[in-house]
Amino acid sequence: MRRDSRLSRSLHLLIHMDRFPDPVTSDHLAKMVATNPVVIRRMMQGLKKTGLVSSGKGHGGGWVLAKPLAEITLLDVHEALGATVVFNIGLADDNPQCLVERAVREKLTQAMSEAEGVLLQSFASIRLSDIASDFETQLAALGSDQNRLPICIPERASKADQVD
Amino acid sequence: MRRDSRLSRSLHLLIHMDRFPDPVTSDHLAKMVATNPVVIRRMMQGLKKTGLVSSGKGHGGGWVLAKPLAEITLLDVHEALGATVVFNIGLADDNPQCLVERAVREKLTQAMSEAEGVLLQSFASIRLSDIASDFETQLAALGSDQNRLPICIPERASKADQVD
DNA sequence: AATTAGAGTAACAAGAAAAGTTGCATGAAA
DNA sequence: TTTCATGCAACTTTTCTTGTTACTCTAATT
Ligand code: FES
Ligand code: FES
Repeated sequence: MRRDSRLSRSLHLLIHMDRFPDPVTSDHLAKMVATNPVVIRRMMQGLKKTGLVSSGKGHGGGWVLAKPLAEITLLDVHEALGATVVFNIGLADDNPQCLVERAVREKLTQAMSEAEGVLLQSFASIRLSDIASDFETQLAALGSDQNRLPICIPERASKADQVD
Repeated sequence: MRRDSRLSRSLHLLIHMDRFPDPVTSDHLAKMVATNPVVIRRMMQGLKKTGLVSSGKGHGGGWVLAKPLAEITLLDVHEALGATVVFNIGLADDNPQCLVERAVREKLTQAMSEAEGVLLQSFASIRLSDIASDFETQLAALGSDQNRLPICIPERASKADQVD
């Protein structure tokens, strides 16, 4: 089965975006995660509708966070992506009138929605800033080896004043 | 993504099998859930290895439960099926060296394994006999309309004495 | 005004995983 | 020895995500 990796991918990008002073183009984001710019735009549509990011067209355009990382939870992103089904376990519909099948579906649905509740509650309790600070911690721990890491650096930042 | 419906399907069939006095052939099981006998055999292989069912070849062969329903939990079946991944949410591996991606993966993994734990614990607490009795309850509630339902009846049972 | 850089979008191609299908080998009962 | 069944391997179909192409629309730069 091919798992939907948009959540993980968009979290990664949103956190990077926070460190960019200027709007980041779909092209740039696409290169960061080795994919196609259209995939990025598609993924971002939901986030835009929910007001997590905003986009600018034309020259100098691109994507920017519409909120600080501390005000975005994993749940926000999950839902903005159009949260499909969380589980890889499906309920067969082989014989809809069969009471046995129905009883099975009921029990499974119950167990799965309980677990889904736990997951979503976790998601709600984690802010993107939490992940960002995990990242900062790891980064700091590396000390002087930092520059050996492929941390994606703002493209257009070089034109601007290097702020601190 | 196409969700794995083997759990739901095998639960359904196992519970039915319990009501059959004789071994049930893959062909029969396949018809019950509108699929191909090979799909049934494939699904049953895992259950057989774990000792939940056993199979007989040749004339008069087929599948029988190797344990009473009360001694089989959803978790047993889930694991016997070769329990792939429970979630439909994937961890992107777009830039394995990126510490941001790594931090994202870590948090997601953590949240997901917590929820998976809850699910598996539910599974462990539900025995197939629990589902079977739900079914019996529903059936009884229908009263005299029972015979209008498409409850799959043992094929070869007609040859045997009608037990009670 | 012309050029360039960007998002927005639809339509299509590729990839992957589950499910379904076919064909044949093997074993057991009748 | 014939018939009925599982066991298995190889292939096809289906369905969903991802990737790609081609084009339109918009805004800044020149
Ligand atoms: S994508 Fe995370 S460092 Fe470049
Ligand atoms: S398959 Fe459940 S009643 Fe026939």
